[in-house]
Amino acid sequence: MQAAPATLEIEAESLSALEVESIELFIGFFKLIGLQKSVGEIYGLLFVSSRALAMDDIMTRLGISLGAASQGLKVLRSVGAVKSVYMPGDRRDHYVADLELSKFATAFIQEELKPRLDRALERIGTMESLASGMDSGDRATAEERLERLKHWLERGESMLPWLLKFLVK
Amino acid sequence: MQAAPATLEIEAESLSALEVESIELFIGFFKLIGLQKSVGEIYGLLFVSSRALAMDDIMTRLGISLGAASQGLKVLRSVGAVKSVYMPGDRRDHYVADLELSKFATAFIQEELKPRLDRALERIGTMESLASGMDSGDRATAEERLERLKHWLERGESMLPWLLKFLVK
DNA sequence: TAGTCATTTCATTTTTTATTGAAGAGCTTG
DNA sequence: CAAGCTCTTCAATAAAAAATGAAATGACTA
Repeated sequence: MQAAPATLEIEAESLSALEVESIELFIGFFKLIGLQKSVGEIYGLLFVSSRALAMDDIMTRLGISLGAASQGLKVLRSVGAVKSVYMPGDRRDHYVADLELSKFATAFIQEELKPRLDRALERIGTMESLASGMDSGDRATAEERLERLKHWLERGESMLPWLLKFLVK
Repeated sequence: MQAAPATLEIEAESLSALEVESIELFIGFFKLIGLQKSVGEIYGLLFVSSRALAMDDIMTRLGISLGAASQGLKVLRSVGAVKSVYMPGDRRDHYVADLELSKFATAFIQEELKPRLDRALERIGTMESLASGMDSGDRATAEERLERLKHWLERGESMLPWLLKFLVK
């Protein structure tokens, strides 16, 4: 008994092998930096498209909902990964992939990594005062470890500008 | 009408303010590299503990289940973030935090980032052959973009050894 | 300005991921 | 070698995250 083709497969038939590879590649990368599947799908599709696509093209080709397409494009616009281009005689927005790939890494570093390092360093300040009220054995342990953690975080933080420069160049 | 204290709060009372800060700090970092909350909790607790803790200490203090504690410790052992120490007269394993913080970053780079870059570069090979069978307009677009992506990924890959050295030193 | 079309928003549903705890395997000890 | 601990595993459950689509919004046009 052969199962009827799943919806997913039907949809996928309208995608070329190249598009499927591209979509899978970007889903993987985007997940890594904390972005969801549908965002990766959209970018993957646009990346190998030589034409600008409207939102309903994207919905149809990928088989995703209106809401997912709208929100995915919102995220991609917000990190500068897509831009909309004007198409004469068509009311709809049309999107193309921005090929400046370093933008993703940059956005991740500045919006995820940097704030988290800053927050952690703040927290260490708090922890240092908490530790100073403990009795000597525990205090010594805590202070030594906090010092170590702080040192390591500062080192990480100091690397970020270099990393950004390397990626953008 | 005052609500009765939630279980979480009861548990949390057995944690010092320092422990809470440490736990929150590490939950945040571990999430960033794709590890789950309970893993961060356990490491955070051990990080500020001057004594080695047994698994049931960990369960009790954090208010997590047997399974979560066992699995969390398994992950932490696998990345070398904790080690067990021998406690005379006690059958149970006792754990201490490994303070070599660079291990986390190293594990992330080698187990998440590097394989994903390798996989992506492989995929680009596939995509290049797929593109070569297209007609000229689309082919030119695809080839140019693939070249660009490849270049960027190779650049990223070339940075990893340097990054590792910087973090470990 | 009424009607149509494109897009956004968000309450609901679905899917995915993490947690729980009972069952059981492996040690240790009396 | 039986009874008791400690720890692991995994099927079931709970929690979190993402996707859906109907309704609201805004924008153009006839």
